[in-house]
Amino acid sequence: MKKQTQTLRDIARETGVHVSTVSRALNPSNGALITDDLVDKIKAAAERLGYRPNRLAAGLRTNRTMTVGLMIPDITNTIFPPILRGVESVLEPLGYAVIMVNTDSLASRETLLVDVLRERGVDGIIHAAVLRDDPKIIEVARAGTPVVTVNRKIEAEGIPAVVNDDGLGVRLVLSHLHEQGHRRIAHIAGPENLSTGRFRRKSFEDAVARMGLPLPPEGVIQSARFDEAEGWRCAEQLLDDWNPTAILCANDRLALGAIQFLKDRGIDCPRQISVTGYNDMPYLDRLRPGLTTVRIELFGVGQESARLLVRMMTDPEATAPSEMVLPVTLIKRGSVGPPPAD
Amino acid sequence: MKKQTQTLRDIARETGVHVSTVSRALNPSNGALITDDLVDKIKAAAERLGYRPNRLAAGLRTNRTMTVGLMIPDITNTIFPPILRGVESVLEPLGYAVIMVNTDSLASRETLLVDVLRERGVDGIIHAAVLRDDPKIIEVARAGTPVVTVNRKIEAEGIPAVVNDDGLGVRLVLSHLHEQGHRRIAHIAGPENLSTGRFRRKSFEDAVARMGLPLPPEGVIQSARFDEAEGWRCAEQLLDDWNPTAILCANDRLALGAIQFLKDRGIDCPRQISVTGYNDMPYLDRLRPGLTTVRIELFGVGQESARLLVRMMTDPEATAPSEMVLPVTLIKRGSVGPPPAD
DNA sequence: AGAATTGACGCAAACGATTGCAAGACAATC
DNA sequence: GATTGTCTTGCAATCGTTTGCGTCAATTCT
Repeated sequence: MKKQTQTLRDIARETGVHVSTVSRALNPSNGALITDDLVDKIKAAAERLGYRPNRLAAGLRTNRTMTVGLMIPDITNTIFPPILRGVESVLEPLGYAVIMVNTDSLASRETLLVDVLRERGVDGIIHAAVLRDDPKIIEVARAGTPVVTVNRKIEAEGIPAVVNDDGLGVRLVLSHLHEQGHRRIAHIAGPENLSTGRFRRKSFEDAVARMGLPLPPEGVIQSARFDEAEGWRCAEQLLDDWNPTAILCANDRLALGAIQFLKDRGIDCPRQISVTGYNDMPYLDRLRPGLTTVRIELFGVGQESARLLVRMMTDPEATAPSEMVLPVTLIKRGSVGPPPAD
Repeated sequence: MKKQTQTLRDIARETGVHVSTVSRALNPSNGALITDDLVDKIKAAAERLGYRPNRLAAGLRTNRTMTVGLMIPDITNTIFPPILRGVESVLEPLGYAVIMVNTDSLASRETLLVDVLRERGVDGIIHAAVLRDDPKIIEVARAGTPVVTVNRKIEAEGIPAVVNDDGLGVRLVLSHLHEQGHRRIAHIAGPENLSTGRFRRKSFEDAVARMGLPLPPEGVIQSARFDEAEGWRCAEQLLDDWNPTAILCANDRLALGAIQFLKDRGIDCPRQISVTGYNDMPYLDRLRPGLTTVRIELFGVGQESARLLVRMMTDPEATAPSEMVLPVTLIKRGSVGPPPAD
């Protein structure tokens, strides 16, 4: 039976040269000169034996494993798979593999998982987690591991960030609602400990103020999680305390919950109250009413963050842009209409 | 500035013992006896220095990296994230990390990615790819790497499989349609080169025959991909050639496409034609009509396959069950009704 | 033609952990 | 008191690659 895996030594024996020569012949990048026909001979032998380099051994020696870590809150959340594919689409052709971990937005898991990645010697980390304060990742970045964050910026730490233009997204929705005639616009905000929740809320409040719209404290409800149940609960509380004609939700799932609440109460959306989401999850167009929302660049975010990381990994001296913001687009569907005549 | 990473040697120097002693103190599992207070002292030093083992080095020596590979067609497909979480839920507490790769159901990528995984020394592979003939994975399994497949069995190769009971699922749908009074039931089959497509088709044809229902050749349309566009196309072809009262689709996306076609043609579902899906994708209950479908155990499939793999990795001699089939449940929603009186 | 330069390859030391074996300390046995 | 045995720890090889340096032959220069 064939040996489990072939090594450089096997090729060396086969071709009658030293293993270092084989190594150099197979990696022209290290600048060593090996005669062309010897290179051919060695490559042929490698091919014939089915040689596959042992990256553990190489990584041990070089401190580069051609592996990167990707930290996300939860792959089950529909926005993350496209990001992952985007990351993979640039990393894989370059020979990198990615180890993905789900943090569930828990600080404890986050610190744990950072170690899981570092023990495996990842060359860099793409950090798509959304926790506002993440102790460990900053430490890792300081220690020299390339890190790029997506969808959140870590304040004043020099960690590059790839983000969608949330400020613009919120303004687009708001203008759309305003054009339709809405004046009392409420907000169901995302969890306070998540950067997206926080930032969209601030964008909303700023924009509303600038537009001169009324916004009593009851006009913004804080959700505890980005899910439908919370959307339902927040919508209920909102209508108990105020009488908005439109609800701008911090993400699609909250919006779905809110719409469900309206339906359960017999309130027509959009005829009586308009609702908007954020993210443009798949299949939203098939719902009734279709959800007006903001489409964010997911695949693109993944790609850009990976490109940035590659730059940092291959040239540690290069100064990476500290922030990269990607465009968003408003998607108009049925959940927004003019407010009731009243 | 602190050194990048601490090694066994650093702890050894710190505590005045040999590195082998440190290694043994930190891994009680290898059976060596070290005095308790020395162990405490070493552990304290390790803690103090923030020691993290270098799994590359350990893996090089032991041939175990505590890393497993997960091969799936496309994480963007909603059925895979829950599987991944299931896998992770059992693997991560045991100290394993998972490298995930997307094959896009391409044989070429599959062989490529198997190598990506093996170069990194994965201890085992969970193969959730659905290609019917996969040359490379069999070779890998033969070479001694533990492999378990999910959602497909590789015939007569001794590779354990974790599957959902597709036969049962198809029969459940069929009985439901039959009870509602349907007799002319058509099938939009999944791609022929994917095992799920193939198997569900066979299950459908067998069950229909056993129930004594009519099934002309035009009653089964072969799709080329598991997507909405194909569902639309196949539905069109189906209605051109036959006049079924119900369409059983091989998965939800095909069903969504089919329903869309009916809608575009002004044909009412379910009043004129009933449609069923398979998989129970998220948010299907929010559509109009809600899609009657089969719910399969995704998280459970992930868990079971991971458990199986762990058994194989830790005890290579143990004979693993060759097949593990998980239950499915019929989910009744609005897309099925009695056939028109006609 | 002899010296200096270059080119092509071999040698051996790393990288950090694991582990069979040897060795020393100490207690128990005859 | 010498011998045997048990416990604990040290020694050194090993996993597969990479890479600085040395060496030898072939080439070029004076």
